[in-house]
Amino acid sequence: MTLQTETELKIITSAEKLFYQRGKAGTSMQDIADDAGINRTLLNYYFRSKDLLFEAVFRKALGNFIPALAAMLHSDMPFGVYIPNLIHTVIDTMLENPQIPIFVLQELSSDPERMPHIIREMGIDPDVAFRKMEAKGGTQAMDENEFKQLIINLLSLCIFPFASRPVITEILFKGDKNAFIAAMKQRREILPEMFLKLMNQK
Amino acid sequence: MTLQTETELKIITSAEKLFYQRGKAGTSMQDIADDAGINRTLLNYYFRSKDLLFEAVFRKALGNFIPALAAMLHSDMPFGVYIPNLIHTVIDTMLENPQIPIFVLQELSSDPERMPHIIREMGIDPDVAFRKMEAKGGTQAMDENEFKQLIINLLSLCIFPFASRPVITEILFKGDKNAFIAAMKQRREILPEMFLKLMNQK
DNA sequence: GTCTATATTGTGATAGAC
DNA sequence: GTCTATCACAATATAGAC
Repeated sequence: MTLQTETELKIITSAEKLFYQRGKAGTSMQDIADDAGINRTLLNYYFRSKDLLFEAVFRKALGNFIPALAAMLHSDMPFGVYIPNLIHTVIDTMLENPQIPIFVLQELSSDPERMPHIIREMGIDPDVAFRKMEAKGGTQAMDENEFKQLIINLLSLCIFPFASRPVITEILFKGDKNAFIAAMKQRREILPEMFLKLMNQK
Repeated sequence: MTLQTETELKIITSAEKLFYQRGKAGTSMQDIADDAGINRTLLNYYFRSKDLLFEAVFRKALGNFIPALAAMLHSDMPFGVYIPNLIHTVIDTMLENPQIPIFVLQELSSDPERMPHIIREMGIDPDVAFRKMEAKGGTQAMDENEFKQLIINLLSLCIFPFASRPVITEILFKGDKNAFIAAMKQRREILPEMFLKLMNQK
């Protein structure tokens, strides 16, 4: 990233806030300018087009959890260590920006062709990941299907609560947002052990 | 629902397809008319406004999984029976319409104020749910927090794989959509037992 | 770098002919 | 019920003054 002027920063901040909440199509350049308290044409001056501004926000959002995912898949650390670490990392990230999962998933759903490019750019290699897993033989021998279901379980348990935050907060916590956050912090501590048990029981 | 003419049905079908994929803001009335192969003004004739058309689609989508959720929370059946049943129901619903979770969650994120109304209309009562749970004492005694984390786990494990379908398909299955579906069908059979073990291990 | 003015296209919605 | 014509307005984007 290059150095950013103050105005540029204000734009990105407002753009993130609004794109995260309402998506690309649901946010106008005027909305962003108003939120940032600047003239609308400045957005074009700094980012040339809405597409490019969105791209900047989208990539920054991806950067928040694709690296963690890649790290998990390619890691050399033993299970018992890196899975708890990963869970903590992911949940901490989500606590800071709970809106990212829905945002990213919705935008990918609108434009599914992007996914292959993204994977390639982010440098994730599922084959490498599986070989690491085999090499370590974390628990008992584990076949490819089991491994994949396990990854799916891990991501689901960490990310979905945040993606479904509005529903969970309302149904389970009667709309109390702080109760939701408290539950997620508790979850951060409970999940690692729970997940390891899940792996070992087979 | 009242009787629907053929045109009305074509509209709803196209509207669902496009709203599910691109969201409300990302879909224009023209898009829907084109997809349905009819004149744009007919949408206004049948549904009066975009808001009302969207509302029809949104409520139908909600109707697909809120009842299952309510059934789980209020059920009198013993755990060992209704949890596997619920998992099968939810996953079967998701297999038919994998786009619904992101769609609903994104639209709720754009307009968070809707959630309380929806809960009320759908007649879900978390207190009743918890009392049922206590009464059955499914396994060991379980406090309120544990119960809530359990519900979160259940929903996460069933729904998130579909919400993150584009990512999962690409990373774990190299873009092979059939492999993804096969994995979800396998998941349908594996999850109940896995989940019950998870509950009992405490 | 920041503003005003303007060009161009798209959007939701309705009136009125058939 | 379906079409054409038309409305008012919002959107992105750029040219050009300061």
